[in-house]
Amino acid sequence: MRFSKMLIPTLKESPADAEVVSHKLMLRGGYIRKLASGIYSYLPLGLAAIRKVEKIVQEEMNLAGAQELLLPMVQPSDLWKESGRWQKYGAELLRFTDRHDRESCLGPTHEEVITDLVRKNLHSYRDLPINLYQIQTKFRDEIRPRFGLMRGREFIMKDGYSFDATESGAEETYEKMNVAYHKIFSRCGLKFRAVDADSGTIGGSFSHEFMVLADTGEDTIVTCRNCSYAANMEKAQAAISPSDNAEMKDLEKIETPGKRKVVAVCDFLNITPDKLVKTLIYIVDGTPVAVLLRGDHEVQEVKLQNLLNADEIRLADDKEVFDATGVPTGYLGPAGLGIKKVADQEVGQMRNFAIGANEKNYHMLNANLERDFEIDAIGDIRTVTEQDLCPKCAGPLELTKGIEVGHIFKLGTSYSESLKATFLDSQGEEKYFIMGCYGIGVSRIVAAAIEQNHDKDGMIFPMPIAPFQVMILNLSTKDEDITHAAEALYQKCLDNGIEAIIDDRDERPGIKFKDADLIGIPLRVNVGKNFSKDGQVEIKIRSTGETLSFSADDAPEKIKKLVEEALHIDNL
RNA sequence: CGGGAUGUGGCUCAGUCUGGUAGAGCACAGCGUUCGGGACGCUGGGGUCGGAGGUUCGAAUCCUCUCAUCCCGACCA
Repeated sequence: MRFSKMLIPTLKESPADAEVVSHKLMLRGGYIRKLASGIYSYLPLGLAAIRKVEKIVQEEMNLAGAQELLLPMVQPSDLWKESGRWQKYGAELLRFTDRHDRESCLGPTHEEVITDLVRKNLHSYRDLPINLYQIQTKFRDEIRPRFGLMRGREFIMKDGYSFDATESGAEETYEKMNVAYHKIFSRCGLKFRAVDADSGTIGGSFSHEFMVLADTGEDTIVTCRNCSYAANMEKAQAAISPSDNAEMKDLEKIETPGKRKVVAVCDFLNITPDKLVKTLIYIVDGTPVAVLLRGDHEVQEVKLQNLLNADEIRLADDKEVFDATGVPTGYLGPAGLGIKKVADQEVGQMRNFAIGANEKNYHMLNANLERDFEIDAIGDIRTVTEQDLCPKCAGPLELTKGIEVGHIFKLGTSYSESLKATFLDSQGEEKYFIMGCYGIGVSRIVAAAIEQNHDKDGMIFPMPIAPFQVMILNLSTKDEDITHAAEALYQKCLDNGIEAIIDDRDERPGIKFKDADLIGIPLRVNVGKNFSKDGQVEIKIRSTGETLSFSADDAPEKIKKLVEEALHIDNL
């Protein structure tokens, strides 16, 4: 392609509404333009990068036995009502009615449509397993879109769905996708971790998120510095503390005037927060539940929700607490509290701890589980911190920020049951399809790659997903020899199957250098005054800044070699 | 949805407090000089200040409503 003919509107300054680096650089480099909040146009360069990612995704998915199709974006409400998600999904689902007053929505995901397709067309175990995917624009009416392509309302996603006849088959399919995903993100040149993710009420470890490591990520992931343990914050566990075997002392009521917060109470009682159990009240599907935690721990609401098998939980406000317990917040304790109680497993390890006395201005010392109060459920319901130890090897844990670019999930039969999607097994028995779903944020990958690869001058694309592999700069369009050499080199590259763009604009060299750095094409070739002097051109490697000189004749071969090397390195 | 902020040529921003009919840099067009890290000079085109209403002799500036965008939080396949 010719720069002079291509729509590449670069900017010297970042538009004021861009916050993160990928957003700024994609706007400045002429990759994208915003149309409305969370809705972007992909310009030629942006689309070229997206197409590269799509191609890698398609190759690996096909290799893993999946087949591509394309499902409708506009979907009738009937299907969503049948699955129950017309109610459940909430405002993120953009709904509208057509001219015949039929309710419809824009597809945020396609479990309903694919399940409908399969239930209508596949009826036998002989047809299984089958794995279908599409690459398509999705629309989710996010409450708060932000950071450009990182969280748009409209975005490009690869979503795949598998249907198996048996549990073991479904697990095999899941593992195939796991392998394919590792290859896809590696091939995209991304540094990433696959982490255990919350799999909701289904349970088991059949959900993994693929997180690109970057400070601007919106998710937190927990990794072990020693072993391979890695998990999403909502799922991450910590090694459990050894149980305290101290002898139980006598329960003692003590006045703690005005001391409500954990820190204040502990200071007053001269104990550390890990010797206190705090009592929080949650409203769980409409009923108050007491949640017990060690003083220095915090609730992980997703874990709590899973433990209680609840649809909706939220922290109660002061009034709801008083209505439920008759005690003002700050003095709540489990002993004698007449509502359902759940405790974090760490509470079970403690002895002789402090609790609220359920009376204003009083706490209790030397409380003990079972002797002084009973609980209805116990489990891991707290948030892991960097002070905790790895649940697998007891090594030190690290919290890092990540961008979720992929998520694989073993769905089981939840959708096939709600949509009554069945097949006949070899015994002639009617069975529900066992499903899995597998998503990749294609447009988000491009943003994540830039978050991970940039410098003060601009983007630094990994070779496999760069819009072009090499950019040739004609540094003097007025000089016939230089122009001739640059054009010849460009043509030679194209002939050799190298994806090349030539900057043939009638601009000064400085502008071309700046734009080239900004746009981030991995290889750049300068054809300018050194060519006039001694027939040399320079190949500059964007990532390292290294510059190599070659005669114009040798350059194409060298470029080809560099491109292939870069593709291979990134293939590991 | 709660909190905060911003809307002035294509972009970045000044002017708003202390009303007097709009400015800079970049970008754009023409000419000339330049030409290896976003050149310089001259000339020129382009905005009625997010929108509506109001106060006033007079509103970018004051008031009311409204729309949009961004940030923090809550929420989130």
